[in-house]
Formats: sequence, structure tokens, C-alpha cells
Amino acid sequence: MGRAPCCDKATVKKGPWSPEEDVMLKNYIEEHGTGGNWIALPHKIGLKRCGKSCRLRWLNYLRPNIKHGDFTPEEDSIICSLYISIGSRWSIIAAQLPGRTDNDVKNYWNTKLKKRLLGRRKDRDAHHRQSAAATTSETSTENMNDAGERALSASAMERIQLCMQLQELQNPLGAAHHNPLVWPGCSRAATLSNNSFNSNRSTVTLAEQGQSISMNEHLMSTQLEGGAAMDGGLGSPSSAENSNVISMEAELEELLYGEGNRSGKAGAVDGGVQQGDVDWWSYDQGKSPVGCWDFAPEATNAVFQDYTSVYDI
DNA sequence: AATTCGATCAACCGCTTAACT
DNA sequence: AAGTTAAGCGGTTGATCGAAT
Repeated sequence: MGRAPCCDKATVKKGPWSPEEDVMLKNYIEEHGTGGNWIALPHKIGLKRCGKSCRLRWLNYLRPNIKHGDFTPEEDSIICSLYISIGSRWSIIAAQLPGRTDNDVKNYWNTKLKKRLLGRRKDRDAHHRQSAAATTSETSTENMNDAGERALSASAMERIQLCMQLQELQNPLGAAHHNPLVWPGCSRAATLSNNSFNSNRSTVTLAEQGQSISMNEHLMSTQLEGGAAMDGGLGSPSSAENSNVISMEAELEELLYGEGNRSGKAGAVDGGVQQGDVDWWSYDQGKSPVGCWDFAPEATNAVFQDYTSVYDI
């Protein structure tokens, strides 16, 4: 037995909103507010719409100061960085972008940014394949991608792909997990020997390359950064780590806009947190606008479990 | 000019969470 | 403490439009 419907689907109107409906909803909310009850709202106005539909229409379209389209390079960078860090938590990501809605950010990511990033990756992989055709071993990335296609959830796979993409940029030899330039938290995470994640620590062995990557460490460190920021236990990073984050953002920009375009980008990262950039380390308890670094361990564990199930860790 | 295809985005669906009784 | 209800959220769908053939 399913959940009871929130409204009478037989009498409720569905589909695109007419300008008249928009005006009715907008006028009413501007005059009376929502009244804290979206379900009752359409009845008060005389709209044959579901309360959830009204709420969505208001939040995503009618609300004042909504911006549509024309995402700036700064916004691109923020979206990508946050997506890699926290995944598809669109409401949190959108909260960092004034005037943007979660739906907008989600659509923008799915239709443009993701393709831009992963597309570039594909191009480069193809290029790598060509240049490495003479060698018998494939790159670790390709192995992982092939395996990932088997079972890894799309979201987790995307995140791992993007993480690895950045790693490759920083360290083409593949030892990125030890390179704090990519993930400032990695080295720190490794020192937190008594944190709960260590009980699950595993290693992905890339035998052909004689290298190993601890994806657990990698993924967990990402959220350890957040957890540390939230509980104040580790405080702010060193200036060196701050510059590492900036370095990561710079790599994102390169992926998004390509070489040669970075200098022309307004507010380009060139050595400091500038206006329009995310002040990554300001999300402490008091200032965090939406608790954006409150990683749920189960969420990231799920990603990790996805990963371990694929690679038989 | 007609058709096909892919991209975009508004809107819906259903699950989770939080507030309330 | 348990049950109920609505809000919030992310995934998905489907209509629309423009480009390509």
C-alpha cells in the first residue's frame, strides 16, 4: 500500500502553468505569504493545482530575485567543486549561488557542466589511448572506468571520474592519493588513525601499474574536511592547504574553459580567494549558511560501498 | 519542406525528514 | 513513543525547440 496522495489527482490541473495562474499565485503570496501551508494555498486562491506544484512554481520561477540561465564561470566553478565534494545535494549547492534554484543548478549540471567535464575527459582518454596504443597495459583510470560501468551508480561514478580527472592533472603518474595538492585532506585523513572510517579502510590495487590507490581514504578525506570544518575539531587549514584548494579550483577552470581562457575569466583564481569565489574554510559552525559540510557518513559510505562492491575490495 | 534527433528545462513523482499531535 | 502530515529534496519524465539531415 502506497502513500496517500497529497491531493485529488482527478481534479487537480497538471502541466505547464498559464500566465494567469502565475499572476494569481504571485499576487496572493506577495500579499498574504504562504501561510505556512502549501496544501491549503491553492484552495484559498482558487487554483486547481496541487500544493506541491504551487510551492515548486513559486520557489523555482515566481519568487523574487530568481536568476535564469547565463551561469557565470564563478558559478560553474562553485557547482563543480561542490558536486565533487558533496555530490548531488542540489539544494546545498544552490544555496551558495544567490538567485539560483536547486532545480536550475541540477538541470544546468546534467545538461551542460557534466558533459563539458566528462566530455573533455573522454577526448583526453581517447588521445591517451592513441598515444599509448603500443603499450599493453591500460591506464588505471580506464580500468576503473570499465569496471565502474558494470555496477557503480552513475552519481558515484561521475564523482570518482571527476576526482580522478583532477588527480591526473596534478599527477599523471597516478600517485595522487598521496599528493595533498589535489585533496588537501588526504594526508590529514591518513593521520586520523582512530577515526571511524579507518575500520573500513581498503585499498584498490592496480597491479598492472604496481600502484595502489586508497579510494576509501580519498573519498573519506573529502568528507573529513567537511566534518572537521563543521565540528571545529581541526579548525582552518594552513595557508599551504588553502592554496591547494585554489589549485584544485584552477584545474576545474581549466577543465571547464580550457587552457588559454582562464586569464580572461573574471575573478580568475590566481593566488587568493577573490570576490565571487567560495571561501571554502568559512563554513564553520556559526557561519555555515546551510550546514553544507554536514556529510552524512552513510551517504559517503554508500558511495564507498558502491566502489568496493565493484572492485571486490 | 518534412522529418529526425538531441538539448533544454519545467514540472511531476515519490522518498525522506521534520514538525506536530 | 508512536503515528500522522506536510515540507523539502533529488531523480526522472515529457514537452518544446532548434539544428541537422
